[in-house]
Formats: sequence, C-alpha cells, structure tokens
Amino acid sequence: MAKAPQAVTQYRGKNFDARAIETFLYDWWETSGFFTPAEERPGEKPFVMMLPLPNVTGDLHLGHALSFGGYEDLMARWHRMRGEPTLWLPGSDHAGIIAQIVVEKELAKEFGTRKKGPEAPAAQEGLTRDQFLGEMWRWMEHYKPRIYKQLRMLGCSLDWTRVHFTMDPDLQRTVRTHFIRLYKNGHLYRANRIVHWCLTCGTTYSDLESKHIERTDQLSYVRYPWADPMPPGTPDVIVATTRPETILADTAVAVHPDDERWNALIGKEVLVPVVERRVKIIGDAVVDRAFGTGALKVTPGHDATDFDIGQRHGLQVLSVIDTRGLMTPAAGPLAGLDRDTARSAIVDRLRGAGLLVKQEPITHAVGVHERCDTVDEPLVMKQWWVRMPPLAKPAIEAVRNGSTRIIPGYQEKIFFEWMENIRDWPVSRQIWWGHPIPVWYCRDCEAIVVPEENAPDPTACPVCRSTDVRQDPDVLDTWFSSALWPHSTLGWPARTKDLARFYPGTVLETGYDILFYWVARMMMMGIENMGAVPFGVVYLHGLVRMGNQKMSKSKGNVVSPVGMIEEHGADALRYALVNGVSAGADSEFSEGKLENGRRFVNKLWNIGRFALAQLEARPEALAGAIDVSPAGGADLTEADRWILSRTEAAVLELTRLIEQYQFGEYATALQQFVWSEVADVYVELAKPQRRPAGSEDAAVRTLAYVFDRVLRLAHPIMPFVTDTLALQLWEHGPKDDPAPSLVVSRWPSAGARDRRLEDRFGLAIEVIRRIRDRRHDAGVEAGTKVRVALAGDADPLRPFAGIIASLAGAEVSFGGGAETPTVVRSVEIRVDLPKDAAADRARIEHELDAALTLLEHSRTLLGSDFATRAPAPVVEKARATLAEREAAVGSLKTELEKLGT
RNA sequence: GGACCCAUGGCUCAGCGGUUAGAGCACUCGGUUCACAUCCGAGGGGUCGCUGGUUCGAAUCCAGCUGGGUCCACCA
Repeated sequence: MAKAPQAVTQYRGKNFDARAIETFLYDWWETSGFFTPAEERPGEKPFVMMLPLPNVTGDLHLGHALSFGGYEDLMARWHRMRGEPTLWLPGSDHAGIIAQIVVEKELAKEFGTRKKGPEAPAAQEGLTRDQFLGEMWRWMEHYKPRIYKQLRMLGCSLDWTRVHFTMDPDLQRTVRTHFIRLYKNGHLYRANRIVHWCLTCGTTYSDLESKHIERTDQLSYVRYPWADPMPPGTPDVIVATTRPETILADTAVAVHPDDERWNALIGKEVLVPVVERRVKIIGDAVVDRAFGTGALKVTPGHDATDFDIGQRHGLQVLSVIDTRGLMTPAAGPLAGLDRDTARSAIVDRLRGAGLLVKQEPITHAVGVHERCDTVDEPLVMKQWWVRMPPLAKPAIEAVRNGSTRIIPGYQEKIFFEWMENIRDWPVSRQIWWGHPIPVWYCRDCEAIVVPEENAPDPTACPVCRSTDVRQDPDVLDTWFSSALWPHSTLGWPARTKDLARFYPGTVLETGYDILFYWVARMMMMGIENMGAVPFGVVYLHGLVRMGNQKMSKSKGNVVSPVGMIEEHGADALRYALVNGVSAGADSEFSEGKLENGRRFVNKLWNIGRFALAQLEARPEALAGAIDVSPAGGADLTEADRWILSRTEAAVLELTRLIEQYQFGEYATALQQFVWSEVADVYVELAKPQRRPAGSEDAAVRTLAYVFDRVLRLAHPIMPFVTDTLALQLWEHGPKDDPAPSLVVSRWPSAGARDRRLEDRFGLAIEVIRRIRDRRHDAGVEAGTKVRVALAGDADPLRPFAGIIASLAGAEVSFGGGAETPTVVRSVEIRVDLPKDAAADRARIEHELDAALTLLEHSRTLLGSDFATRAPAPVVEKARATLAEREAAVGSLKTELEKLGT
C-alpha cells in the first residue's frame, strides 16, 4: 500500500479547505484497496449493499447526494469499521429511453440534423440500428466516467473493482438467461393487449411510467341513431366523449345494468355515426351513471377501460389510429389525418349530419408519459408481458414474515397495497437502446422460438425448418434488467464465489419513490432466481426539496451537488443533508444547513489543530502506558475524567442511533457532543493556562484519546476531514489500532462511565451558567474576577471549584458570603457584586416565583395517584426533585425575609 | 373513488407515554480575536392544528374533525 499522500498529511490550513485534500485522499483510499472486502474468512458475516444505480447519462442531484453520500456511505463505512467485510457495489443503468433521447440529441448536434416527428427517431439521423448502437456505446464511454467521478467526489466508499453497467456483455447474457427462464417457468407471455403508447418517444410504457394531469377539453355529446325502428317515446341514445375521432372504432355502447333510463334497451342496436356500423347496447357496471347521459361509447381499440369492457363482452377490437398518431385506412374518410385534425374533422361531420347534440368544456385527468408529458395514445399491440401476481406472492410473504423489513414501517402498508393489487407488466419497448428480447419468430409458420439457455441465436424454425426466422425487434424495459441487480452483478446465473458470499445482501437504501419500480421487482426476481429475498432491510429516504418545491428538471430547480462539494466540501454537504432528518421524511435543504455543515467540519478541524499543537508541545506525554479510563490515571483532573466518561456515553448513544437507522439523530447528537461538550467545555479546560500545575501531561493524553474517539465517531458522515486529522494525529505515536486509515480502523466500543461524576459536573455547569448570567446582568467586565460563595447543598461541587473558577471568572469559596444568593437546584450561589437592595429584591422575588411554581408542580404530582401508581424509580426521582425544590424555595424565602426587614 | 403521510418556537426540523418540550438557522444583549475569515458567553421566543377518549400521567396512544402533501385507481 502506498503511503498516505503528503498533500493530506502535510496539510496545515488554519481553516479546513476540502479542495486541498479530497481528491488525493480518495485516490489513496481507493488504490489502497480499502473499499474492497478482504478475502473470506470463516464465520464472518459480510455487510452487502448495492448502489441504486444512477442513470448513466445523468448528473447526480441532491437526492443522490443524500442517498449515496449520506445514508449509504455512512452505513458502509460504519459496518466496515465494525469489522464486517463490506461490499458496496457500484454501477450505472443504461437507462433505455432516457439515454437514447440524450444521445439522439448529441448526435443531432454533431450531425447538424434536427429531430422531429415521432417515428423511429434514431433512424432519422440516417443510421442503421447497428450504427446507432455503435454511437450509443461511444457515448457511454463519455458518460460513465462522468457519473463515476461524481460518486467519488461524494466520498462514496464503493468497491470499484466490481463496478457494473447494466448493458455490460455479461449482464446481457444474464438478462437473456433470466428472460428464457421466466418464459420456461410460465411467467412470460405474449399478448395483443391495450398498452400506453407515447407518440413522442415512439414506444409503449407501463402503468407506473404513466401519470395524470388535469386538462380542459371539449366534451362532445353525440347521438347514435337506432339501427331499427323503435316504438314511439324511445329515448335517443346520446353518448358523451372527449375523443370523438375514436367513434370510428366503436363496437358497442355501454350503460349501467341498473340504470332505469337505459336497461330496458340493453341488447338493442344503434348505428355508429359516419361509419354506420350496427353495434349493440350492452350493460356493464363500470359505467358511471352520473357522467354525461349515462351511456358510454365503447372503443376497445383505443381506451383501456373500453378494452376491458370489450374483453368481458367479447367485442371486436378495431384500430383507427396508428403508432404515428395518424388515422388508418380503417378510418375511411379521415384516413391520414393526425389525431387533432381528425377530431375537428369528425366534429364537423357530426354537426353536418345533425348528430352533434352539444359541446361543453370539461376539466378532467388525462394520462401522459411521465418522461415527456405527451398525452397517452392507448393502442392494442402485441407485447411481452410478465405475469406478476404469482411472483408477488412470495415477496409479500417475505415482508409479512420479516425476512425483509421496510423502514419506515408505514411503507410496508403501501408495499402491500400495491403488491396485492399488482397487474401484469408489459416489458417490450419499441426503441433500440436496451436488452434485446431473446425471441425469434418464424415468418413461415409463425412459431415463437425461444432458444435454450446457452444456445446460440436460432437460425431456423424448429417447427417447420424454415430459415426465415427473425428476432423480436423490441428491447426490454430498463427496469427488467435493474430488477436483477442484486444477483446479476455477483455473477448469476453462474455459481460464483461472490454470489455465494454476498447474496443475499444486507440493506437496500433508496428513495420511496422507486419502491414499486425497483425495490418490489428486485424482491420478486431475487426470490424467483435465487430462492431468497435480495436484502434484509429496505431503508427508504424522502425527497430533498429546495425552496419548498420538489426538484425536477421541468421546474428548473435541480441543484447540483457538484458545485456545493467544490465550494464547501463533501463532508459539509453530507452532514447538512443527513442532519436532523428522519427516515422516509421529505426534507428541505438550504444554504443555512450547508453553512452549518461547513462550520461543523471546520470546528472539528480546529479542535484537531489544537490537539495536535498540544501533542507537539509535549511529545513525552504519550510515552508509556496510557490509562485514560475515567477511574484510572492518578493525575487525571475532574475535567479529564468527565470528558472521558462523556466520550463513552457518546460512543454508546451514537452506536445505538446508527444501529437503529436513526441517521439524522446520529448527526445531531454528534454535533452536540463534539461542539458543546468537547470544544466548548473540555478544550477550554485543557488549555495550559487553565490547567492545574502538574496535570499538563494528563490533559494531552486525555485530549489525544478523546479526539481519536471523536474522529472515529464522526468518520461515517464526514470521512475526509476525519481521516486527514487521524493520519496527522497518529503520526504522534501510540494508538491502539494498527489501521493505516480511519476507513479501515475500528469503531469504538464503550468503556466505563462515571455517572455520579457526570451528574455533578452537570450541576457545576449549571452553576457556572448562573454566575455568568449574574455577571452579565451586572455588567461586569470580562477580565474582572468576581468573588463567589457557594452554600446550601454545595458539597458535591467542591471538586469542581477550580473549574467553576476558571470558566466563570470567579474566586470560589464555600460557606458564608455576604450577597443575596441565586439558587440552582439546592445550591445557593452568592456572587459578590455591587449592592442594590431594590434590584436584589426584585430578582429574588422573580426567582422565588418560578421556584414556587415548580414546587407546586412537584407537590401536585406527588399528591396525586401518581405516587401510588407510577413505577417506583419514577416516583423516587420525583421525590428527589421535590426535595431540591423545597430547599431552593426555603433559601430564597429566608433571603427575602432578611431583605424585607 | 381508495390508501398513506404530515401538522411542535419566525424558518427548517428532531422528539413519539414519565422532571421545567429540544437542535440548527434567524433574533436581542455582552465579550474575544492567544484552535476556529471567526469564536465564546448570556438571553427572548412554543396553550406541540382542533374536539373528545384511554391513562396516575399524553406533543407522544385511540377516535373524529380541519388544513396540507403523496401514492394508487378504468372518470369516458
């Protein structure tokens, strides 16, 4: 292993400048192999996590930064420090349609051509399919390093020796095998069904990729004449539609079977306007009686609801719109028109024929393709489908029986809700960039040819021997390959060592917005292929907003973390994103949070600078055995023992929080400990000018120990600044860990605490605060010492006299004292300040008032059933509090009497 | 239409059954520049959305309501 880079070990900035060290440090971590799990040793349980593969052509956004640089790297680093062989596997997704569009745009720029119109966009550049795929691959070499560099900038401790891309040749073989097995196991079928078609992208898409937007359209009321003479008084059949151009493909009119206006007429026939086709009136409960006239035109070829109705009633499926959005020859007089022109043309015709009853505006939800907001054009097409309910069943069971736990827990309900109502998944996509469908069709006998697993592409039909076989031109939905990520990247279907060792994984961390797209599908396919769920825990994080808006490209408020890292460093950004956010909750990011992160990083850096300076001044302090337990070390001061005990408390607390996946709380608690306790109290007391003579070495030893612990505790969230400091700290000699870097060092385990000391020290801090308050109110100058006498129940404070003196700027004595006291718990504090009887009286009255309120609370509480019903320790605590409050009130009353006379 | 989440100081959020409800930012006042282009110290500010209920005890559990958000769904 190379030595740590000098740029890092020699860095001595007064403020921490992330730019000076981050890349050097990361390169060293990576080339040293710290991120690659060590060879397998018996009995070790690895920690395994897969990177939620970003789109190869994308840039990281703040959500990624939170996910990858926040939660995931935090977990990976923490588990690695716990001694678990840790595999966090990186990669990227070929991103099908998205990447194809990106590259098409690049090619358009390059070749100076302009893309327009829907059909086979890539072909417009004049490229054959093979040529276009060649271009795609060329661009992949441009995009892959980009996205991987951004992951490195975040500090992600990914094992780059195992990086994968979903279109890698080995993963292409994996996907092919998976498809073939799914087919053989009966999970795949090919069917002519209605699907969402995008006129812009030129491909079908699944329900999940469709969303709804509100829009106002014209609702046309159209009369369908009776096909046969009807008795007088028979009502006219009038339907309401926003898509009159599809009238040409109507094959029925549906009414609700319980609708008394219509149900007597079920079975009668009407004529479809313009084409004059006879169609039946049918009864179907899906019809909304309250909408329009209660009569629905049924167009199985161009509407999903109608398609289902058609299935139930055995209706013919007619198509009058093609994949370019143009009316087909079947549309007769309207053939060749686009859908909007056709709409107005048919309205004119209907009006001419006297069949248009009226038109009125209607605001309704229309389905659009989530990628491009193009209005859905439902079409009936032959597609490959995955039969989902049988695959969903064991995945539901896995969550029910706890094999996989979803955090936060309420997301399990959402998971069940969706999984229990899951619908089949159309996986064919009519684009070029993606995994080819390993199916061939015989053009002579129309046989479907799916090859055996390891067989080459078929060249002849096994049924009729014809050599005229052609591969399915479609590719698979991107999510079809990402669903395999947890096992495909480990070598499946081959039985590799990695697969045996690292499957199933430990945690899957990702945003709740892709629970269905990705997490659920990984679980289903993992169970199907491996017989086991791919991870034991699913940790879902929320969305990162900025300015209270969800970030999206269309809103133009996508903020790049790259610039923030360059300006403030990855540590600051990571900390700012994770701090104070709980699992699954959306969070609001702001400059203020980033600023806090930056300052915390700098605080850590400067505590380090102080500690290092102390070590350099007294190198001999670290010689020999170090006993820094709160109990040991005869020359330790009370302050040393206190911070040592608090450090152990912090170890316990921070460990617990990470174990319980409470990362936001971990970050907050860390800052609280480091800043308020280590920096503001202990470092102040460790300064040579404040130390009792002869205790300087003890301070240096304590500082070295505590700071080493602090660095370890902070490393998972702030890896760069902590390792920089650790490398410098460790140059000063003895450490209890042979690790060359914090990355591969050990997370501390908690040692003994001294609770009694912590409590008393806490009291001392309260007393100090009160003295400072009195000084502040009296306008005493900072440099001036005041005389302070402590009485009442002040004995526990005797060991801290020096500390109180030092931090409060006081000369401390016990007993008497002339001035009127202020009371903290049951300690009377007399600060020698200029006399002002009126002000003293007012102050004491005020204090007494507050003390009496508290006393009253205590008395009421203990006078109630609480005393008999609450658990003993709780009651005991309340009694102790009561005693303290009685003492405090007593002191204040006495004092007031003295003044009052 | 169904489901889920959220409602706590000026802002962003923690806390989710037990003393006087916390943090960061913002604010007020006072210092310092001897680890910290800063930092330190002190302080003000909350009837924890509303109404009931359970409990010795509720911001925390239950029910209903109001307001915000998200997801799912076949509104032509």
